[in-house]
This record gives sequence, C-alpha cells and structure tokens, in this order.
Amino acid sequence: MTSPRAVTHPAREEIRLEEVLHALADPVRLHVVRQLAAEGTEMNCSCIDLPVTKSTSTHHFRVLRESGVIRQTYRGTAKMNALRRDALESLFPGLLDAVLSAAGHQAARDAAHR
Amino acid sequence: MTSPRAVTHPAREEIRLEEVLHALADPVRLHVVRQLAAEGTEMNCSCIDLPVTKSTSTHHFRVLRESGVIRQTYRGTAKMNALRRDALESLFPGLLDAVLSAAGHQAARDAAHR
DNA sequence: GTCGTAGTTTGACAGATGTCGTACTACGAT
DNA sequence: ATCGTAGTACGACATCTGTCAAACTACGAC
Repeated sequence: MTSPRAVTHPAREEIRLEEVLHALADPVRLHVVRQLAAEGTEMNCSCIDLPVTKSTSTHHFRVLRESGVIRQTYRGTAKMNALRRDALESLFPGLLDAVLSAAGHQAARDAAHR
Repeated sequence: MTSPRAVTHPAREEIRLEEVLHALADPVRLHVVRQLAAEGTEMNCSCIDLPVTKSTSTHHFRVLRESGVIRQTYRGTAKMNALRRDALESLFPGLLDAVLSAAGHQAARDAAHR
C-alpha cells in the first residue's frame, strides 16, 4: 500500500523530449528551473516564490515532475524539489545547460535594455 | 504597399526563448526542424511530408516562423523553409544543436527498443 | 486566357492549459 | 488533542492548441 504522500515520477527511460520542452516552455516553470539550478540543491516549494497562487504552483510543479525535469520528495510537511540533472544529462546531453544558459542570456538582455 | 505574398518574421531581438521551446515541443514541428537540419539547405513545405493535412501544415510552419525558428520565403509557388541557425545561435548558443542532438538520441532509442 | 499546383484562410471542434478560489489533508509543534 | 503551516484536490473558467474540411489565392506552364 502506498503511503498517503507518495509521489510518482517517470522512470528515466520514460522521459520524452517533447514533454521536457513543453515543461520548460512556460515562463513560470522556467523560472522555477532556473532557481533550482542556481541553488544547486533541492528547495522546498514555498521558498521559490512565484507570481501565482498556491494551487497554480502545485500544478506547475506537477508538470515539471511528470515530465521528468524535477524530483519531488517530502521532508516533513515541506516538499523538496530537485532538478533531475543526471537523468536529463544522460538522455539529452547538454540540453538542460543550453536551456539554462539561453534563459540567462535572455534575462540579461531583458535587464540591460528597457 | 506589401506584395500579396509578403511574409513577416520576428526580428532577431524579438525572438523569445519560451516561444522557441514551445515551437519545438510539438512532435510535428520537431520533425520539421529535424528534417531542415538534416538537409542543411532550405526546403519547400511539401517536400517535408507530414502526417497531417495541408492546413495543419500551414499552421505548424507559421508557429515555427513566428517563434523565429525558421525563415520562409517564396520561390515561385513554392514556399521555402530554412532554419534561422545564425539568429538562434547568437541568441541562445548551443540550444538548437542540443535539441537536435537530443531528438536524435531519442529517435535512436525509440528505434532500438521496441 | 485556362489549368494545375502549392499553399492560405476561415470556421469549426474537441481537448489541453493556466489560472483562480474554496475546501481539504498530512504533518510538526505546542 | 489542537492548531498552524505546507501543499493537494476539485471545480470552474477563459484561452490556447492541434486538427480537419472547404473555399480561396497566387503563381507557373500550357
């Protein structure tokens, strides 16, 4: 029997490129991923503050988890989030870093001009 | 006055990462991009055969163009499509290649196991 | 001109998506 | 046992998306 707070993740081989790209294509989710990458360690949901309500956050974190981009685990009442760097790197070498670097460049451009 | 067959593209600086990722997240469009990359040169719409009707093709090519992934130009009645490699590379270095390589790996895996 | 070919436009439609508010659940602290 | 906190579930909603069919437009060839 599964514990009341079980969380299911796709196996490494089940991760699909299209779903990963779709997950990363949303501004809110891309922001989450950038923060996770910047921290390097896992973070709980609420320490990543987002311009949306709690229920919308839950939705975005689920999309990220189900697409294989993050791994979520409970630590008491907090739900910790971590990038699945190893899985993504072995499946799609260089992809995550390319997206993160692209997002960084774009953010810099946005900040610089305007 | 614009010619009857004018095509508008986003300027380089207007290309947004989120839109590019969204454009690449669709299987049909990813397939188009992979073929364009494999050929290396521009191809007309109908020589890339897709499992959808003509009107759906038009839709996908427009999404790719408006997101800045491809450039379209008329050559007689044919509409030629080319990847905007230079623009993408300067904005998001390594991104397109990472996605293409990821798509290649996934295709190889799909072909191998089943 | 007339015709065929390549692609567009429009309208329709079912399904997905992002968002919210409210009610709920699980856990730790007291 | 009670309470507060972190997050979930559910239902609602407007919008977006991928798809098609049918009618249309622009161009080259004849």
